[in-house]
Amino acid sequence: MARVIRRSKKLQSHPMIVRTRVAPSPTGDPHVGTAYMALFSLCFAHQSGGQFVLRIEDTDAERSTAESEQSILDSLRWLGLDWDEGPDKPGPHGPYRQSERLDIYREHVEHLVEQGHAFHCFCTAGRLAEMRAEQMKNKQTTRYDGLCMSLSNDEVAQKLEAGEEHVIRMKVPEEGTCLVQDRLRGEIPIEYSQIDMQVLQKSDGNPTYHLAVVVDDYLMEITHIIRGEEWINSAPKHMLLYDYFGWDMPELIHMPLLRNPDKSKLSKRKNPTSIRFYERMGFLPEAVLNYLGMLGWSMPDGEEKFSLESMIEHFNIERISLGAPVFDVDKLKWLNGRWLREELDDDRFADRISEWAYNRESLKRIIPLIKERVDVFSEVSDMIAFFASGLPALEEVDLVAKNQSVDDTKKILQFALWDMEALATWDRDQLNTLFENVAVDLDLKIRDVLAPVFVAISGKPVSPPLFDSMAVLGPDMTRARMKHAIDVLGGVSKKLNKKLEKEYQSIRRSRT
RNA sequence: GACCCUAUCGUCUAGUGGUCUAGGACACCGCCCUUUCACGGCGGUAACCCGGGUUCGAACCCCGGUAGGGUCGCCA
Repeated sequence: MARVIRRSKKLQSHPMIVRTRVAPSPTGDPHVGTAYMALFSLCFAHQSGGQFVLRIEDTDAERSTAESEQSILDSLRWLGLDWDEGPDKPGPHGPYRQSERLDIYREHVEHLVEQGHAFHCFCTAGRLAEMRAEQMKNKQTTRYDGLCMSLSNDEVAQKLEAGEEHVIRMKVPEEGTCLVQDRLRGEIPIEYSQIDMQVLQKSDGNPTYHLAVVVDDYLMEITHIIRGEEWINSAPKHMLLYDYFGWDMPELIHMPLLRNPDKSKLSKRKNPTSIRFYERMGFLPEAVLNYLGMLGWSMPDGEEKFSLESMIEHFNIERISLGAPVFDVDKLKWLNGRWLREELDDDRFADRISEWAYNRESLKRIIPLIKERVDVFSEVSDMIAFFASGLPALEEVDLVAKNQSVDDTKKILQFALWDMEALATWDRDQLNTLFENVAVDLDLKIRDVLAPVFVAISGKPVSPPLFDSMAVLGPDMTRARMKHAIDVLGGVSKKLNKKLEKEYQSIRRSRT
């Protein structure tokens, strides 16, 4: 073990080539925030001839999926953010998927335990919850109290022998101040008393993010960590680990966080966050990337329209502004319009719109749904328009049936939407089952459940077969339209959301 | 609540002590172009969070307040 660490340390002493990374967790839709970090990481590395690495952080075995990983890869590539090394692009520092590096983490954790920098902890979740509640009550920082640190070696050996469930935690100094160096913010002092004895290895033997990120960034020779502001508070943990291992700390660059129009951290409840949604809406990848580039950063000459290539050329990290920007879809639309008008002649426009949706392949998915409803071709356009549209123009009266209230309708749509978010396979049969379940859950006839959904999806009370249509539209656009319909009905307030969520959870529990 | 970050038009931003009666862009409003709409052109409304310092001089530096955000998980 010690040998592994020493050898790696030598590698670092070579002349410095800038290496940055983006490290998404494959637990959901590809997020624009991931693309944002990837963009800045790529620009910074490539400007100086360095390398940009993609690493998959799938240490959460519960939530990580192969589909999500693929979707993230596809979306970043769609945007034109390609990487020099990654799970599908072997390099000298692979593998680039953390689930394939578990032995490495185990060795490193073991090393920390041997050196006395980490310890086994046998505390139960219940005890920890109690402890936190108590600390909360006393207005203290919630933090592990160090109980298991006092266990003797024999006691630990005995418990391990007995197969007791345990985690491994890092030790943190009792007092003192950690000075976090941030390239954009300067020195940030954080008291060690504020820092928790972070779990490094979970009871399933997998490392936590904090351990894996440090080990991997080091072994992959990452020189600059560009990440969101949300990580500032955990920087001391990482610095401590670098210190325990005897490694040099990479430079930290914390970017501002993208925000919803209400200024909270960008979230799918309030704003479309999936890159695929923007793709499905017909935004050009160049424009989306350009837009992300103008959030928190500007060209030296003030030009707002610029390509990735040009951004790399003119990139200057000092030009990043620290106020967290609001993701403004209106401005993105305007920018996309400029790209469309200024960069695409008629030929290229035709090419791009065919690539997007107007092609034989998409048409062939739709034809089976409309053929028997059509007598002459001239009827086709109206019938299929909604497949290529964005969000339909809706009114409350269109959505709410006579025998139902606005809140009932909201509930139907919201429950279905939550089910959709949890849906593993997106096809007509699964969707069919989904709505049957919603009808049972809410004690309604399926036709009553479906009525507002027809309108939400197609903009009209009638449409080609609903579930097939949803299958063609895909999860991103379907969910966006459901969400849009809910918003047209006045949206779900925080309070209502809480109430509905409670009801939904209890129904879900009884369902399984 | 504790800790951390941030603070220029509604929004994205320029501005790094004097050239700022604060510039550009989106959105909004008006006018022009136009059979309509859009595009385009022209014009308009609109901001340095507050209070103290430092300085001959502060949007820019320092301190305090306020506000917003983030973090406090065997998620990342």
